[in-house]
Amino acid sequence: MKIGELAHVAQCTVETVRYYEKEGLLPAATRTAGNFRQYGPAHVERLRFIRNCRALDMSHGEIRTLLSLADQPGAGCGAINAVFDQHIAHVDERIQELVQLKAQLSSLRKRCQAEQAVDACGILHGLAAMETEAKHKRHTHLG
Amino acid sequence: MKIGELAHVAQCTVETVRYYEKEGLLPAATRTAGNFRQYGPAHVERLRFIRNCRALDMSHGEIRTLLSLADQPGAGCGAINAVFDQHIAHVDERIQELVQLKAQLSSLRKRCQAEQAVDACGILHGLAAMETEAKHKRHTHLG
DNA sequence: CCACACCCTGAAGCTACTATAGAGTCAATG
DNA sequence: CATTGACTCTATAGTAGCTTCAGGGTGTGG
Ligand SMILES: [Zn+2]
Ligand SMILES: [Zn+2]
Ligand SMILES: [Zn+2]
Ligand SMILES: [Zn+2]
Repeated sequence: MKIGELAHVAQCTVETVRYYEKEGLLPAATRTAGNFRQYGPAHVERLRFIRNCRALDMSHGEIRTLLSLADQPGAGCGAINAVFDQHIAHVDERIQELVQLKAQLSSLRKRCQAEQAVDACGILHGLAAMETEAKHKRHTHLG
Repeated sequence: MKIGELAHVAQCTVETVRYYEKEGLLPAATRTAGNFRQYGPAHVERLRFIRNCRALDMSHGEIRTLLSLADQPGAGCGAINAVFDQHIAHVDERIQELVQLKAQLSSLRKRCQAEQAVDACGILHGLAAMETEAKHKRHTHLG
């Protein structure tokens, strides 16, 4: 199959497929006489795997690790489980951050119940009066 | 004050300050004879405002809008409240997404309770068997 | 033979910074 | 007065995960 069909079955764009090849996530395809990429079932499987991981917001690094672990079928799956657990922790951490953020936002929001002049807007005043704090380093790849 | 001091009081780096100037979030400073940027209290206030907004994960677009609205002190603050509400919605939406994601991840995680051979790892099989779905457009700027 | 759908490469754009390199400024010290 | 060291300047490239574009080539139906 050609790249368009592969992209279609994996629900992504041809540009994404080419990008994954360049990044080394997807092995390079063989080429036809006209220099078109030619894919088989193994590519479909791998690309679908990658897209599924991406749908779970895993990073390319995490996916790369999973793929290379999966390519050693004899080994134990402990490392796989570990990567997975770490990623769950990433999601968890980001949820915590966002919940905190939402609380902060909601409390600010209460400061302006009815529309008024900009000068008097409690939200604006609240934003100006906030304690400016140093950016804390992000431990996860989830923005 | 010079850029280093400004960065210090606003808890960010000098590179970030210069970046904000280039992006038009922070107005250009006057320069000393030696071409150093020279800042006053208005810059401090504005930069702190920007950093506080960023601490709430607002996008530069949102901040730009807030700043330009704040620069019309006579007008009503309805538009400000609206931007704010939209951003709260962004956070909310992302939280929902991540909570769903976590549920999916947890259910996958259950498929491999004890370490075993990679071939048999339920997580790997689960990832391969997932319904590959088209990427849904993100309505928020929160990754 | 031509239109049209598909494919190719390489480079730039997106967000919000961060990190260099290489050079200039300035206050304090010897 | 010369030098050191902390600070500043510009310009450029890198980060993640793509998307978009420009400028071509390939292949099929009429
Ligand atoms: Zn992760
Ligand atoms: Zn208001
Ligand atoms: Zn927002
Ligand atoms: Zn396992």
